Amino acid sequence: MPKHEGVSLSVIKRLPRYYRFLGDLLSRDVTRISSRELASLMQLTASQIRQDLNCFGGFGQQGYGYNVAALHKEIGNIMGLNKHTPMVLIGAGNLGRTIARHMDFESSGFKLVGIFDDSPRVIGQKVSSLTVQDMAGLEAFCKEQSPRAAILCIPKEVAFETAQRLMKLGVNCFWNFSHYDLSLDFEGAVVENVHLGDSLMTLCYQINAAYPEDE
Amino acid sequence: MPKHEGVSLSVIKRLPRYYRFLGDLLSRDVTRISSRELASLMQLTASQIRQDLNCFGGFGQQGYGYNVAALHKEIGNIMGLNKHTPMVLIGAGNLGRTIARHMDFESSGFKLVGIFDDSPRVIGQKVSSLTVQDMAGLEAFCKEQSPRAAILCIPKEVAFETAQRLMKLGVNCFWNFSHYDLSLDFEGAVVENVHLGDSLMTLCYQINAAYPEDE
DNA sequence: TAGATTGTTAATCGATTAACAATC
DNA sequence: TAGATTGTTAATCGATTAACAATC
Repeated sequence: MPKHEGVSLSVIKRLPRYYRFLGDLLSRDVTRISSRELASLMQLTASQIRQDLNCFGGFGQQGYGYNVAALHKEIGNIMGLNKHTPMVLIGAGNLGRTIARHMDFESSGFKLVGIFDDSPRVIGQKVSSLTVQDMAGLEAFCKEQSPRAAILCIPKEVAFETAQRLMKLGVNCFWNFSHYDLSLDFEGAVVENVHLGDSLMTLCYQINAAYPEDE
Repeated sequence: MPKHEGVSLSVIKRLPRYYRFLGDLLSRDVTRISSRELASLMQLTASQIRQDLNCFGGFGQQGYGYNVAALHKEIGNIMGLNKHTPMVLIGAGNLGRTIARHMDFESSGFKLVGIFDDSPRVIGQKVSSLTVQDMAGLEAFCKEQSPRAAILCIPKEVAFETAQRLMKLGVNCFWNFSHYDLSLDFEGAVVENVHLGDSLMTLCYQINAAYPEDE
């Protein structure tokens, strides 16, 4: 693999979107595409696409463009989607169970290997081929299975301590749905925050900005 | 309200986070805070905070800083969280039902007034005080209740046509969870996309970037 | 070869940071 | 008044866009 060091966050955040669009083209049997065509499809500039891709390597061919299948695969490799990083879900409430059922972990570089909660109401329930386990058994489980990543679907009040407990067990990559900015406290952790509440408020702002009249 | 026109998207995206941090401070009975203190808390620069806030007005006081309660309320007003824009949920599968139950619409500027699906398996089910209705009744419902916004928890294949159908009914603000970039096709619509799959892939990338050794 | 389109360098634009005068 | 901290202007930095030589 070529060097990916120091690629800017804005480029990284665009990778999944490139991957999605290329996947779509692929399923519609498009074999080649130029940066100009892809740009018009994705509402970007051709320059930006070429700049972005060249952070990782020269995947195109002058006078031809890009091979859709090859580029799709390359971007998948760059993101590491072919891996299966073992991942646990902490918190099997409504949101946790839905995430477990809804996401395609296998094609996103992960494998969901365990689900934990501390409420007797959900412990023992089956969620997408896994059984919800008692949080008390987390240490033993991690010793055996060595998960590297965790999904946090827990209240913000316990997010910090839970993350700390997981870090001690060698789990330092977090997909954080709790209403809490995990990244701030954890030097050395890899954190992706999903703040659904923030997203809804952003929508609210934009509606008001677009239609200020109706007070 | 003062002028918000032309505020950059990066500033807007930070507003909910400011609101969250100020809410936290408020709940811990902090009455005043300087841009420097808030900056260290949020891991921003004091300059950025003052710049951001001054897009909307001068909420601080020289030599004193900002009143936490007042600023919290101001930002809430700027985002329009005190409104109750009527909103419908389209798609009452796992994800849709969870979103309906999980989000605090009332304190985010919305009111969930209807839930729709086309599958007999979920029509008639109760979800958080609402009953899932048949998509066939969408037109009649919109005529009566005039929702302005919709949550789309539907497969990407039907996202476009569903959004189009809603636009015809006067619903042109979308909180889109479908695996599809709605914004691209709809001039005049207000769209906030939530791409959970993209987020998971971004985490995958960052894990690989941080720990490239373990192939 | 001629045409097309990339990879890459240079120019522009916008967002972040620094500085400081205004003022509470 | 003196000290602190804002609001705001100027400087810097980074990301996007434009341009073009390289090359398939």
